Amino acid sequence: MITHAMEDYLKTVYLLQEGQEKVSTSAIAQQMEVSAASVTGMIRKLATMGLLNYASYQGVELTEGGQKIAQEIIRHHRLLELYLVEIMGFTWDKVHDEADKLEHVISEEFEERMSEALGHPTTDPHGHAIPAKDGAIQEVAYETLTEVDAGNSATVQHVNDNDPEMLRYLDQLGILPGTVVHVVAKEPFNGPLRLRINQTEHFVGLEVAGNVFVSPQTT
Amino acid sequence: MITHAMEDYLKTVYLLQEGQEKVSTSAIAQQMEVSAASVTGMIRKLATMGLLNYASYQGVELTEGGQKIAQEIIRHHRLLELYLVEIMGFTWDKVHDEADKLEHVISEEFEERMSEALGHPTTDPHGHAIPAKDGAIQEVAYETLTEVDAGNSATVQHVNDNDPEMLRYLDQLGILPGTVVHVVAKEPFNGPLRLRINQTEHFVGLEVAGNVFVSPQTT
DNA sequence: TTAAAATTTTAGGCATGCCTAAATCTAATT
DNA sequence: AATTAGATTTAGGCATGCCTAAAATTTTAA
Repeated sequence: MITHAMEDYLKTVYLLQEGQEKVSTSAIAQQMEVSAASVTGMIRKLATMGLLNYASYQGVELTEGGQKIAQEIIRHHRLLELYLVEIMGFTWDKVHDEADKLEHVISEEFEERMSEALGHPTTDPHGHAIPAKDGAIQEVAYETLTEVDAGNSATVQHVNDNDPEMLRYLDQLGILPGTVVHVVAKEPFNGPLRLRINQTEHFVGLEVAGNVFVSPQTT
Repeated sequence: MITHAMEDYLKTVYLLQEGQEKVSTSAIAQQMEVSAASVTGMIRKLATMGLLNYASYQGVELTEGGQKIAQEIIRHHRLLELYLVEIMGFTWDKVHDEADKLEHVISEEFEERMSEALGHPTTDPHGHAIPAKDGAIQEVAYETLTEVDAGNSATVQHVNDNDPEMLRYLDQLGILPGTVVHVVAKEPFNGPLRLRINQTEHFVGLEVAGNVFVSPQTT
């Protein structure tokens, strides 16, 4: 029996796994805001269930079975986010928390009807890929805005979705998936970035810029 | 802190309370499919929280606070059922289980947006009244089809919503809220009812008829 | 290379919400 | 009024999922 908590762990490991192959106990603990001890306990249970591979002190890696469940939950989450925005009229800063609760509870039929209503979409409102019903995500590891050199432009691919206040701020600035951002300059000593977005200049701090993922300008 | 389990108990007590004033431990246990001992335990907790009044062996009665929570959950449930049918295209036999899970999880905003999308409706697909955002339900205690005398007609008001198979059967027969049913005859020895529905005659057993709630013909 | 720092695991505890079995109370019958 | 059947509560237990504190292991750095 897969519980909601287990689903949350699998999802978290899956998302942390992007790029790296092994995920540490503390990384999971930090992401989920639980103690490391709790993570160890749950990891051991998931390992005996065959959903992830685990050797003491060595970190964790999902098995195929674990990945499948994680993908399913992530598909739920991202379809929900898009459905809430597109069909129900939520603003994009509110949908993450709502989807976090609903993702564990909806049926396959609910999932399917959302997907249909949305025309079987492939990206959520924050620019994240929606896994296909069976397939994996081919989430590309984009660079963040902080890594773009002054004088260059970049296209926003996705933004971190779990801080509503930051999302409202980004919305104000016009930083949405697809937006082209020109980095005019970078102030020294970890100072703000000077950006031109839709003909307007803004100064944006590094914390925000580090949560905006971009690719070299595509348009 | 109100847990999902507590919400389920409050909802159950509220619905059982219609008509009677005191609800017994065993009635709750039967309805929720848990042991009577479990009900006692939860009842005591809810009593200390001030959500219901309770004296040992004497049954249970919701306080105003308890009623308010129950109404909120029932409002969620019935709005969800209608939303699933009207907006998402579910069939009416599938929505009860889905709503049972979602009702504990959706936000106030989700509730409000559903209500808006549906034009602030007052009845769910099975004919049950949807409580207003603050107000109570004025659920009338209708009689069942088994109580209608042969030769009389009645209008279906609502049907029991928690048995999907029965709902599919009722759908086949054309027994929906609003349908006019004529009781042609009642076979003896607890035999089936002979009904005329939309010019067609059907023989329907007492178990089904006992779950169809009607009022004297209104059209 | 060895000691200190950081990470991870183990041990013991707690709340929730369910269970069964046994004890207790209420109500009905005689 | 006593017996008895039925309903209810108490007692003890179990799984889940979290916690803190202490012990063990790994990593880092002197």
